[in-house]
Amino acid sequence: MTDVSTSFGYRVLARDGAARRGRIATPHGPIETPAFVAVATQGAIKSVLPRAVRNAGSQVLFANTYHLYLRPGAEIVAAHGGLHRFMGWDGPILTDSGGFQVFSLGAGIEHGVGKVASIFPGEGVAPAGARGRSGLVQVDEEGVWFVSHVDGSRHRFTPERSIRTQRRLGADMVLAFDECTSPLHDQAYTAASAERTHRWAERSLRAFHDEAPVHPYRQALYGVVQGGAFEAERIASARTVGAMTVDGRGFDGMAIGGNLGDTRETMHRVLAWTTPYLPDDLPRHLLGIGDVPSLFEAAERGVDTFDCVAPTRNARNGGVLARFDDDGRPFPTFRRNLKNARYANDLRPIDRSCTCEACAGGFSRAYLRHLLKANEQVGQQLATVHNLRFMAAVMREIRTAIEIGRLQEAKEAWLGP
RNA sequence: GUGGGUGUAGCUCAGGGGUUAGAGCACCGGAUUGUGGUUCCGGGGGCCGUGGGUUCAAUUCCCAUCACCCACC
Repeated sequence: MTDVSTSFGYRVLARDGAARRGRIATPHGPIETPAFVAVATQGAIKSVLPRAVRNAGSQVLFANTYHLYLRPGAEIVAAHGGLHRFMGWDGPILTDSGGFQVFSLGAGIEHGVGKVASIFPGEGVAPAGARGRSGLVQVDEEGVWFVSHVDGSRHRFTPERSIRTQRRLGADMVLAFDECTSPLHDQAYTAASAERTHRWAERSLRAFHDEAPVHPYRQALYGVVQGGAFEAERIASARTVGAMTVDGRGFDGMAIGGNLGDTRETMHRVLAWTTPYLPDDLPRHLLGIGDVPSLFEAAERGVDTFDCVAPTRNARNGGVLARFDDDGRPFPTFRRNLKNARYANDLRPIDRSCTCEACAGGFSRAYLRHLLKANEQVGQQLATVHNLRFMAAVMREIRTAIEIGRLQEAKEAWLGP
């Protein structure tokens, strides 16, 4: 499906307020936006074959540089001709830069640790209270040191190394290397960190253009906006990364990352601060968000793609997505827990109107509950396929709503006034 | 038959002469957003095998008994 002639590009097809109905052209086919990006961290949607992922309506996948770099190593992926062939997915792929793992492995959120004093400009180590798990990550101006969760070995990531690795992995869209701050970082640290992320963005951009492509198709590079839940920092970051060029060349897309606040409302505010300052002609990706209300909220503010582990991870733990309960009343959380005892004798499908393999295939809630309780992989597979189909259906509805200028109505129909 | 060991939550086991006996898992429910095949938070649940004895007080110490396990004849 690789189309060498297709250059990366983004086009707005319709608008509804700030919302965009667009199309991203990639060497591995188009992405109709707004779109949900399913997460395949280690080069696989856990428990589901690529064909089933495709059948569930997924257009594009998200893989992790950190994980694939550690195992099996970028060279092995490159030897296959890149991630697409390696994992048997011929559609578009986006890779994370590895920056987030710095956050989640070493400088992650540990709630209840207490107040964090700003140590900036002291370089080196994240604030003590903000260190997660075992504090195995050190950040400095050049990059980060981290310890492998696989075998304990020590590794160095820099913008240049991240880009080189992502060149080898060969995703259609790759991310600049960034530092992701947590809610425990105060404004001073967050601001200084964002500025460093900007310097890393510039180095990522330079490395991306300096380094010869490993695979015979054009990859796209997204810059990452940081700034935590602080308005001034978000605006500054959006402006800086959006306008950034090296030798006249800028980013192909914008990603919004980092700490988006403690609540959904805060996140929506952060988006409202950010998207107006992003270049209109570039696609915007929102990192790590995928709950149903946020899909509408983000689309409404001009976000084009989102990735989130929740639909697939929750599926494996029994949380299947649904809009209405059996009495036709909306689920506030858009989710039912199939492991609940109430489904033990429930012979109905998850959702009568759903066309996914689990629902249309005649599999009952009781059967799925049994499989999930017994840890059978088929249960995880069916639940995952259902959730992917659900996400695809919501996104299709959002796209259609934007096309006809009725996103607000669609949003209210889903979320209430 | 003899000797030894073990009986505590659904399971595997801690514990200990003195208010309402614990853990892990399981079960029930809830959270969990750039996935370390998750993680976290709550909840229900016990004649501490049975009978007797010692003691102010026994699930705890003693005796008997039953069940199971191991070894030996």
